[in-house]
Amino acid sequence: MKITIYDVAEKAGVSISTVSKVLNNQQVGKKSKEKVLSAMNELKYKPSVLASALTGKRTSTIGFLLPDIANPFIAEMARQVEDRAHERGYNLVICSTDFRSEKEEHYVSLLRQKSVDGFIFAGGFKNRNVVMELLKENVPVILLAAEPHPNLTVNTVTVDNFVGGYEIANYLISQGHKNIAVIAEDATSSQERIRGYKQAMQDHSLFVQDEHIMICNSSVEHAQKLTEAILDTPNPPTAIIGANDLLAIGILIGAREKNLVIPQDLSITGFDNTLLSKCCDPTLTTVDQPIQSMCSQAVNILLAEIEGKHNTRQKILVLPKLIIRNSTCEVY
Amino acid sequence: MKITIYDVAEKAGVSISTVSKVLNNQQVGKKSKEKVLSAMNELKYKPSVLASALTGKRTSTIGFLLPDIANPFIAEMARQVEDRAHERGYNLVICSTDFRSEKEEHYVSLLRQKSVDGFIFAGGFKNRNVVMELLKENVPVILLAAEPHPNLTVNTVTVDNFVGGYEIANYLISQGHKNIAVIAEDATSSQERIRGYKQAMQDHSLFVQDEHIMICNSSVEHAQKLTEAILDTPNPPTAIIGANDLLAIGILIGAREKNLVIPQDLSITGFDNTLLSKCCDPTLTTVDQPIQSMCSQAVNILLAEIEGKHNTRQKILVLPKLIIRNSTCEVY
DNA sequence: CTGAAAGCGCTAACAT
DNA sequence: ATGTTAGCGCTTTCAG
Repeated sequence: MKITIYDVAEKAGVSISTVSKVLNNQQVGKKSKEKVLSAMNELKYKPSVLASALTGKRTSTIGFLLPDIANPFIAEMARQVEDRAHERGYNLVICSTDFRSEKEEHYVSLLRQKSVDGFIFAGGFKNRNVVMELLKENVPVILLAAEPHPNLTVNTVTVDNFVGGYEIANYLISQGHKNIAVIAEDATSSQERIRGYKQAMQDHSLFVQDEHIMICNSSVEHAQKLTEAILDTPNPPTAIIGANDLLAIGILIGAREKNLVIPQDLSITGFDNTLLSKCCDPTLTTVDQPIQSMCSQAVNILLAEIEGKHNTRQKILVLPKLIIRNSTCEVY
Repeated sequence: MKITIYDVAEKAGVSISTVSKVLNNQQVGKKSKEKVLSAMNELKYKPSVLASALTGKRTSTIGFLLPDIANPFIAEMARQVEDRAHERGYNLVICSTDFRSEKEEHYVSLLRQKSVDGFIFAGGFKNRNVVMELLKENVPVILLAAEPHPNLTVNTVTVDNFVGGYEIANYLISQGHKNIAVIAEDATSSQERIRGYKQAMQDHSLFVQDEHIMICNSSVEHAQKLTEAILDTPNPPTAIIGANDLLAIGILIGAREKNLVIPQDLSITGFDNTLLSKCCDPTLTTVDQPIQSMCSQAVNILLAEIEGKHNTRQKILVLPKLIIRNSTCEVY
């Protein structure tokens, strides 16, 4: 029932290899080409990607590994990447890994069996070994908004998280805050953000209390819990930095639970400039990542490698932008 | 390079068909099986899904069409569906269609060339023809949180949008509102929600003004614009129903722009009970869709059809739940 | 410029 | 229980 290249060939009165040639637009006589084309139309022929991939062609699908597609920042990236990839004829198969090593490994293995053409790791990952393995076997890979582990020579597009962390802390300090806490995920990009924060504190001779750097899973609830806990401390911070907008929302809710008025009683900042940061009240001071440009560059680099043009690996670091909104103010 | 079934066969000292048999665990002698298994391990053999699919097996990947993966409600569903599918060994390739007929058609055609095993249309779609076509050719399909067009006999799992619309309007009416507007997308599920709203109005002998039912694209900005416009009207509503949380956020922002205090000056409701509705301030009165149960049922039904068990089509209608929060109050 | 034929990695009769 | 062989639908030498 499925109609194949043979049907087209027969109808057009040529051989299958001629059909194949027009499919891949190689040299074919004008007449033959026309006959083939119209046969294809009449039969509504659609070539099988499976068969063509089996002979060494691409599948035109790429594996998109991310911590959690339900995370708004990730989802926004997914949309951008999807659109850019689709413009070039590629589809995305998404896999949420929850930062779990086994999941990453499992998904990569599965997708390789399905012969995806390459991988994008977006928003962070845990298992550097799977990446190294991929690299070793020359499978195209790129990290997007995910900090490359230092000794991993892999294509990367990321915002400068260190600068982002620095700027947001610096801003808070300029507003008179001296006692600033951080709530962050256990992810490499958060680590960079924290490093930036520490640097800023140090540059202003401020003391960083270790208990004020809290590691949190990715849930709003956990951030809220941690916030309530630290607010009950004898010497609570006057500002809390959330390592992403989602966590900042958790902080917001926690603070509200403690009857604090934001930002008067507590300044709160996020990171990523997601929809969330614009919708909550007060709107969040946060750090913008230029998602569009990052995603389009990532897709370009990956596809260039897949399509065999060019091949020099690169790390692209884009600059973040501080977005000041209403969740922060001068300390009283 | 790539190691195949031949390599395994050779190493194990058996024929490829024996290897194939253990792969698909069919009857194989205990000894042979062991030899094959250990050969596979040593060689780190991974069967090619392409090749196996080419001979008529499944690809174990399913097409997931949705309006926009960046939409929080959709993204939450995507996560659930992904997890349920993955438990059964399936992957998802996502395609954002923006409710565009051509995109739906194009993606479906592309994915069929890639031999996906079935399709999920989540959160709405436009082009009923592509669905009908799929149905006609016996491709497994299911609609998830997408209203089936009346004469489309397709598997469906959806919340009862009519009831949802009715309940939220009814609640508003019980709070004394008589002048209630609606901002909705041009999607079938919104139409059902609107129908519910109209029914509630009618049941209370309230007049529905046509200008108070506004069609909006899916953006926060557009909802905001429409809100500001209607608020400038001579006889503005005392409550506005957003057909989903995203639109409700737009309404919220628009109202705030007009210096209204929510909910005292204007009650606002959403739909979907997304993260957004819990994070904004005031928190949104909305309607909960039992996403988890919907998604797991949808996956079950689709995979049952794919795997050829059973085959009776069904429409599952789950009940929505009104969630009363702080964006609504009695009319003054 | 066009066609015949081998082969991609695997499955499924059919033999043995 | 195991092996042989003919495809699945397409690409790609290699002849003609």
